Amino acid sequence: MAETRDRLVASAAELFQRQGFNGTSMKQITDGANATTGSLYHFFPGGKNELAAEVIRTSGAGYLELFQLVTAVATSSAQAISMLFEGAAATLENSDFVDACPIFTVALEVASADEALRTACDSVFATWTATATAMFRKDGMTPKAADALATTIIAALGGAYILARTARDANRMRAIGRNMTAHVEAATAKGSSG
Amino acid sequence: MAETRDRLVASAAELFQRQGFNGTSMKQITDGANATTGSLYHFFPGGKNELAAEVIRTSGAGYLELFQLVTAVATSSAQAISMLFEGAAATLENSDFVDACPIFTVALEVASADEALRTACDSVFATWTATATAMFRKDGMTPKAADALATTIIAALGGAYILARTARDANRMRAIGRNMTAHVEAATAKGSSG
DNA sequence: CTGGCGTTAGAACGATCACTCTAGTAGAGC
DNA sequence: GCTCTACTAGAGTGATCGTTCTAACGCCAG
Repeated sequence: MAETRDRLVASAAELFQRQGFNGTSMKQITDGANATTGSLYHFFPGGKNELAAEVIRTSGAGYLELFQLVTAVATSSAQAISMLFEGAAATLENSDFVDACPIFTVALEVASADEALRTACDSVFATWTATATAMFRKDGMTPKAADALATTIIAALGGAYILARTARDANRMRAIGRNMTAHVEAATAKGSSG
Repeated sequence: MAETRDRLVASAAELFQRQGFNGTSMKQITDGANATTGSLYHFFPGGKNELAAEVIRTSGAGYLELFQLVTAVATSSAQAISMLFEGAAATLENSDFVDACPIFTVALEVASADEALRTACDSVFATWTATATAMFRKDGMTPKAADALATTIIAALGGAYILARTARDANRMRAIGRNMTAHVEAATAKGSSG
């Protein structure tokens, strides 16, 4: 059994991605982690917000690692994007559409409510964007174009989570993935040839 | 001064887009509408969920109308998409990044929590998709391709709200808009020529 | 065994939550 | 005038919120 602190973060991450930040109570988090209120506030004296910040950092790093793994395996940028969306679609299906990315979910809720959480989400998005940008740079794209394309891909992924989950239809995520893959193909072909 | 019922819906819509569904209390809604609890439950006996469903329907119809206006003015599908994102970017800037689309915000929160609200959001997305699909069909795209492209545009818009609001940077929305405009240009050119 | 420390346990706190309920107002139809 | 209906008013409900607090536990050092 993992350490109490880790179980708390994992429990919160799971609940946040299903119910969001405001929709999740501290009792649910401690229950899910088999922990007590005392333990939670021992590890996170800053309370719910501090715990959420840790969830964002940890989950963000996890997804970054996953994306880096995909780019290492893929033979082209377009294929990496294709795998990214297919993986997200499969996850959504396998969890009966309850497990989305906790960061996209929390980001919209806290953007205007808590400045520390807002910047935490922003930092995570920045690491994702940077990694995708580096990938597109290898295809010969300009820094600006690569960054814009990376931002677009991440936005499409976030929006795809919203639509696919709302429709309870992973094929919507796949359709978006195919469009973005085609867009990346076109953009990288232009970048490397021009 | 608008009717009490309308003021309640407007107040709830504004608060939802800033703080989300779970982050907004009934007291905030009635205060913002200059109404009382009695009035709220007179018009919405189903409480917060019934009010939220009405907000989703009303806001969804409003955005649909706005989009139809844009397509009527635009000289091409690509230009319509460009205007769509620019309009969203301007709104974000003018409200100091607090006013996002209430439906995207609420959709993620309630997708796994309340079935009626989930389908309400889904219906709204369906009307948006249908309108955009019709536009792309006029460019000669196949029904399937047009639908996939429409879904992709809406997803990108939703994700762009998340990223731009989190970064407090409307240019992120604009960068995504340019990418999607280029993608639509490529897709419609292919569709009308092939 | 004894102290000290990191951790756990969970009762208790005031605040606030969504919601209910009774009383009252205002205006239309008679 | 009277009555009926639509709406307003807001105190009050129990439940639950995030958080605080005191007490105790387990374990290692001396």
